[in-house]
Amino acid sequence: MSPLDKKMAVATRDAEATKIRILDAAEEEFAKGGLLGARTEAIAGKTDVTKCMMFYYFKSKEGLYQAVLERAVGRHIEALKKIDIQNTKPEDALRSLIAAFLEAAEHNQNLPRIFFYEGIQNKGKYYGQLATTSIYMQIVAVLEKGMAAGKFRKMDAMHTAVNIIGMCVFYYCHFENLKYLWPSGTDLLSRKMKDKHNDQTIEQIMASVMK
Amino acid sequence: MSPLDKKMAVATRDAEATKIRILDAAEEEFAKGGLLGARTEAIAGKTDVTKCMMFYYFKSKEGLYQAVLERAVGRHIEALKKIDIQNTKPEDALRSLIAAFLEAAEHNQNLPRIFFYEGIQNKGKYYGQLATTSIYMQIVAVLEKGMAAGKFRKMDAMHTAVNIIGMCVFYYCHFENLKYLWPSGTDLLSRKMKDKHNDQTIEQIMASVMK
DNA sequence: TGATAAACTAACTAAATAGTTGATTAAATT
DNA sequence: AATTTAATCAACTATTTAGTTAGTTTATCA
Repeated sequence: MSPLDKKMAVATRDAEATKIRILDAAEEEFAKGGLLGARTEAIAGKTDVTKCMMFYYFKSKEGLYQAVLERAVGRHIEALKKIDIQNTKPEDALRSLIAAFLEAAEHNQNLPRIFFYEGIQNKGKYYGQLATTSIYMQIVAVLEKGMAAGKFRKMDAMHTAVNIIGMCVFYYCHFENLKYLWPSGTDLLSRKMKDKHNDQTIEQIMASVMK
Repeated sequence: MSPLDKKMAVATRDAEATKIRILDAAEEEFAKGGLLGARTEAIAGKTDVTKCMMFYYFKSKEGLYQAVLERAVGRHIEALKKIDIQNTKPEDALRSLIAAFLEAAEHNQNLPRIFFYEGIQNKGKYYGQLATTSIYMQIVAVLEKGMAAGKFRKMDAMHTAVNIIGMCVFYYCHFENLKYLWPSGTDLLSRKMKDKHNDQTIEQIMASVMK
């Protein structure tokens, strides 16, 4: 990239745009290695600004990490708010919730990975509470509604909800290892494979709770 | 620790015992941060020998990592060999397999965590193939047997097997985040909680595949 | 148009990190 | 008992890493 191109790429001095670029790059790197494994230079290298800007806007690696988590959790909570589970039959509500999670997991594999790291490396101290409760409580509510209505089998709603999320995210978190299960060259993130997996997963989850 | 205590702890110069101590410490650290995040000094600090011994026996951090994976995969494959799925009804065979996985996951949370890291950080290049195929193929075989016998519902055995393992390991991988779902102070790894979770998980998995 | 504040950078520093060197000590072998 | 071999360590080095400093460039507004 020539100096001229670089200048053109930046175009204007836009603090908000720069922050977003840094956050995007950081999210990817934190998803790869967590707070511990991520390298500040790798993050900076993905942006078109220098490393100093990271510290200018976010003070420290940890500050940047917190900002990444805050944004990711906020987005997820927003997405969940859009799903109406009040005026729907429990089976349909559960289907909508699962579909939303599968879509979120397939669109942004960073989030489940970052939270995996967050649990292991930081014992969930940053956003564990907010993220976890907001993710699971809706599912628990639907499961309990379904049991009360006699549609779902008797079960512990919390443990079951945990397993449901586990099913939703496992494939998307682990596809690099799981690829060995399919013929060499199969792309586990191709439209076809993702559709198949999402399909199978919805059916399996529904079967796992229905009476 | 006084010099005398240290001497007593080491007792004799035992290369094999030292290697095992290093591998144990390394397994824990790699489970915490993967190849990228683990610190060689942290590993050495957990043993009662100096850091140099690590390099003496395993050449490099990467060599140590490979040795850890090799041992972990070997152990797991050994454990799986003991389960007889040939002369058993598919439902019972599946129950045994799941129970074995839950037991393995609860006994050694390191393994699923290390493989999570292995997938993300190294794209499964070290032991992805061996570990993955040996873990999943038995389950796939049982699922297909069950479908052929008309006991299990029609499904894609591979995707379903992936989801089953996801359910088995998710709780044990993520308990640090999941703890926020239960009243403060609840120990997710207490005997009581683990029993409950294992129970619920077996029932859910069985419900998810039965016709 | 010139002053000012914000956006941005190059070049640096202190600490941490993977890995090495060369000597020492204990066990095994002659 | 003397010699050899393997196990162990203390002290080091080169490199990488998070973070800083002191300054330059660009937009904005009086």
